[in-house]
Amino acid sequence: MVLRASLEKKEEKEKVRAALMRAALHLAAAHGFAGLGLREVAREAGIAPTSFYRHFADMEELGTALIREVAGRELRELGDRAMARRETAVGALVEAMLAGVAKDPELMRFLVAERTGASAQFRALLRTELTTLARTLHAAVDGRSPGADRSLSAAESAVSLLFDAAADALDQPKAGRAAAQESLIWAMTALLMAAQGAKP
Amino acid sequence: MVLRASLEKKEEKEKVRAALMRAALHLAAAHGFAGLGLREVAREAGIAPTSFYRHFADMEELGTALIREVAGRELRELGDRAMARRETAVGALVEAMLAGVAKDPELMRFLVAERTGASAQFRALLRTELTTLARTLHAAVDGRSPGADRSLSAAESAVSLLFDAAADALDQPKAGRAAAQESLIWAMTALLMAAQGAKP
DNA sequence: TGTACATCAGTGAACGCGCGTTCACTGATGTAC
DNA sequence: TGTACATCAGTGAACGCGCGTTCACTGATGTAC
Repeated sequence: MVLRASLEKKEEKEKVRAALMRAALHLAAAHGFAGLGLREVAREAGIAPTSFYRHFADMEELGTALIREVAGRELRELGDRAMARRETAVGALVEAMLAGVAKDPELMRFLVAERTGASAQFRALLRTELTTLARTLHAAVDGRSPGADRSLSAAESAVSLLFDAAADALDQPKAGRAAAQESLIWAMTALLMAAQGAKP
Repeated sequence: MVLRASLEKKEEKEKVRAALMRAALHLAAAHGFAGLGLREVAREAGIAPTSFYRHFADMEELGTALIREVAGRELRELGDRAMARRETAVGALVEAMLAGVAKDPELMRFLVAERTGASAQFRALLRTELTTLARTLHAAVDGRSPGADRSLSAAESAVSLLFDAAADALDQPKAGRAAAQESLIWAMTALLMAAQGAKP
């Protein structure tokens, strides 16, 4: 019996799988993920429609993989950036977010769209990821009182503002983003500071 | 030459048109607006597929009408509620919003989805509407200094939080919404107050 | 080392289906005079 | 008032098209011994 496929073979398959996910992100930026067809994605990835099934059972499974793998990694990186500069965590997070928008707009479009999109499953998966990010921000900004309810809900609101700002940035020419960035940092900081001031 | 159709005939047509828009909202709540088909919507509205063209050139035109007419009316009402209780404008706005979620979840789902959805045109139309709402909130909360930049951008952030909260509410059982409502009012108020405090 | 067998990603043909759109028509209603 | 004509929402038939999915097959690669 064959117990393990060769490493090389596995890597080849992984490349095609990644190409499918990237193709889906690319096309979703134009028509939205819900409007994508399996054949359309396979075509963009350069494989036959029937080969799609070697990687995913259907488009929903591909979307789930996109959130768990691609989006999950990106969001964890965002949290790491904030934690790495605890004294300026908000600024670091905002910078990392806007850098992400510039570097991979297709992924960011997918994220902000599916966060409030048509698929309840995608919404639930993304909510989990964003809650994690909010907790990280909360810890970075205020590690000393981990149980403060208001402070955590303020961090969640701050993350909401972060994603709405990303959505705005995606629709704006790069030139106009500087003022928005300053406003965003101000608003997120104001929320987090007010929550600390409101502590018992 | 016929200059005006009779009032009765016009009203009949208006009813079918409204039925088409309502059918689209109903179906979009499940599959998303981008996933809707013209035949599907016509079927739900109880007319033949070809009759659709008597009212809209295509689905995009129907979506535009939904935003301009149905959503526009709802958002203007939200602003009116806030203006009517200027001393508690934020609370009034939040209450009106959550009442809207309970009364017409299909419309609210459409709003929060298309605000960051796949159609650039829908996003642009909704951004205009939300900017208007932010200006109304700004005027209600702080009519005395109409030129304060920070105060206006704080109002815009507050409106962002309002819509994100609506999106959350749509995915929550009604029972769990009370705590979220309190947090939302706190966060919006904190933003608006901080902006006033930060004024030169 | 050689040989027989197992695995599995990729494929092309084929299917039935629902889609968007066109077209010419119907019939109710309104207008002209 | 009666009659001839115009308007227009609604319709069913028909079209070509791309879709998701199944199936049996290929061929490269790995494994057993």
